[in-house]
Amino acid sequence: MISSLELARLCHVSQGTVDRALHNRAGISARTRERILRVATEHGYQANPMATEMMQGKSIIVGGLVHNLNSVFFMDLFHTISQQLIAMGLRLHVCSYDTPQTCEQLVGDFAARKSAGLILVPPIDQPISISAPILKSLPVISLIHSPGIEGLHCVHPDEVQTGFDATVGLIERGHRQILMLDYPSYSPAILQRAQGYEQAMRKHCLHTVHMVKSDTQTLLDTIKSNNITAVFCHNDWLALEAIRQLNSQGIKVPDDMSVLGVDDSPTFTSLCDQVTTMHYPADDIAKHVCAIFKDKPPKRGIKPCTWVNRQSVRSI
Amino acid sequence: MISSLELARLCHVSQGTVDRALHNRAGISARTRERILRVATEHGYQANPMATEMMQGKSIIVGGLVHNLNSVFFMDLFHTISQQLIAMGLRLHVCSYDTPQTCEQLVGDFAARKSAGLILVPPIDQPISISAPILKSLPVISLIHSPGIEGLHCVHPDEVQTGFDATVGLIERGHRQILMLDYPSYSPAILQRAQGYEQAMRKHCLHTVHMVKSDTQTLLDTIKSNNITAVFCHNDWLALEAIRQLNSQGIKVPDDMSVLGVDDSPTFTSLCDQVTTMHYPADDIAKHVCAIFKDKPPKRGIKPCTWVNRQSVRSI
DNA sequence: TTGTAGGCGTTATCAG
DNA sequence: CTGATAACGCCTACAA
Repeated sequence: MISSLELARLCHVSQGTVDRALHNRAGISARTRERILRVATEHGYQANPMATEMMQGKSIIVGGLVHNLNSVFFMDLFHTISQQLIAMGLRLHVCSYDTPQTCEQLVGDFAARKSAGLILVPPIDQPISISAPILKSLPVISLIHSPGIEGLHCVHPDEVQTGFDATVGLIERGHRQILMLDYPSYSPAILQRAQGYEQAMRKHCLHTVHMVKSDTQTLLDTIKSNNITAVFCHNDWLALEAIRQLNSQGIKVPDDMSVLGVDDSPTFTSLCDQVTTMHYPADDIAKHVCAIFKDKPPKRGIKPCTWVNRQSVRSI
Repeated sequence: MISSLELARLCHVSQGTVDRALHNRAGISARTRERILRVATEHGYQANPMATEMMQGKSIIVGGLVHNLNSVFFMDLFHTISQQLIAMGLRLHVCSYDTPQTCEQLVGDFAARKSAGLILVPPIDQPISISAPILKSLPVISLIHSPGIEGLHCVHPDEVQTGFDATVGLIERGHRQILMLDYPSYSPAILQRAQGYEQAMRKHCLHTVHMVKSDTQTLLDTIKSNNITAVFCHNDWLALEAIRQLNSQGIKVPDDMSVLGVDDSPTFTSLCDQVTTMHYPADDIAKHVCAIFKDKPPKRGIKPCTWVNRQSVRSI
């Protein structure tokens, strides 16, 4: 943990010469360079990135902000993004927050550090505000639909289409009584998927049945009184929970009931690879995020979620 | 995103005076202070923490390193730790890694930035090496048992005891044929819980049956051929998976089979609050981690995991 | 009460 | 080829 100045003194040269050696720059004799590099590795020299970043007025750190309870799905997404950012020489540092206030504070913190950018999963139910100077000074990206903030880049698939395509997929497989199951929240992503479901059902002149996560009995009652044959769940976790609830009452999936989720994230599939789902285009999202950091406006929209056949939906 | 020097110029004073105003230090007239503070807020001035940190040779950032697939449980733990670190004026920045090499590189990166410390979830199956100078220059903590690295602080409950207590809990509830279900891995945490299970079973002269996560049929075969009445799972996710597998074959939990997990992390219980489990002492772990950062060696060990009654285990 | 100087570790530029 | 100097933004110490 030696500094470049100390390294220079150890080699009886100036800091400038050390710099030339370390960065393979011209204007230094091979002999001097080798000597310096040898001493550098001997002492395990590593440049302090903070000093470099302060010089250049720009950090290579990208802040990732996520609400603690949202972390399951988004950590996978963050990991995919992180990989691609590393390839660009950037580093993703993820912080979790409790309240919108904490979130805003962390945004300010990263901005003050002259971060390369920010990737947010904003709080649901309660919007945050980001000051105009911050939005101007670094790219700020939201991974979910966040209307009302000028200059915020939103990177996510068309969630209305996700709901629509999912529902159409079930209809094409012969289902007519389809239940939509999601969470009690005003999160845009949730509302929009439900909207897509309703559009698809209406287009096929079918009756919509909508409910939020609930106890086993409520689920059963809703299913029975509507002759439901398929449940479209907001995400895979909810689908798994529904499957568990159904199974606990002797209803087999997919024999007696089809269940469809959304996400297909690696962590979930590593825990359970049985749920038929709409694959969330994480790679494409990462690409778009990187494009924004490269200041190259993406030429096309985000790919839609796509149907993945597993074992929890059957055709009837 | 104005600097303190620019702020000084705007107020027609020196940087020193600005500093006195911002830090409520003595030696400044109330009038000047107010004027400076007004201009500061007008321009949304925020000190660049990097500059401060470089001055002091110490950053307030604590690095959190976790393997991408481990993230589900550890993100909750990181969040708890993060809360307490914030109370100490520190910030936890979590990075995910793929390979041990990436992990080591990130360790070097945080060390070069003069981080306040590092909290690792090291790779399983393959140990990493951390250079002695790094271990000397900042506190490095592992959240799982990581033998063989001198100077590394390991902060986790006694996992042998976890396995032991879990098994004894099942035995006390009348179970005799108990299956241990975990993952195919040499991770110390996994091995130690299995060890505790075996110790408890031997102590009660019971026959041990051990299997790793597998397909439904294999699970069923193992259960039938050993007259199993309870399954002790390495964690709640695995417990949920087992419950799903059992339910899908008409075996009801806990009526026909008891299932016990470990973790009781908020994210899991928010998705499913039915699994009887061994509560992982996240708060106590966070306390010990903070004690290390305060350089106050913790006076006692980590609290053990404790039984939490839910709905997946019954007495027979 | 206020201004000035120096240093943290790096890099870019200019002079030798 | 190499050394000296300034700059990034902040803070402490000392001088006026």
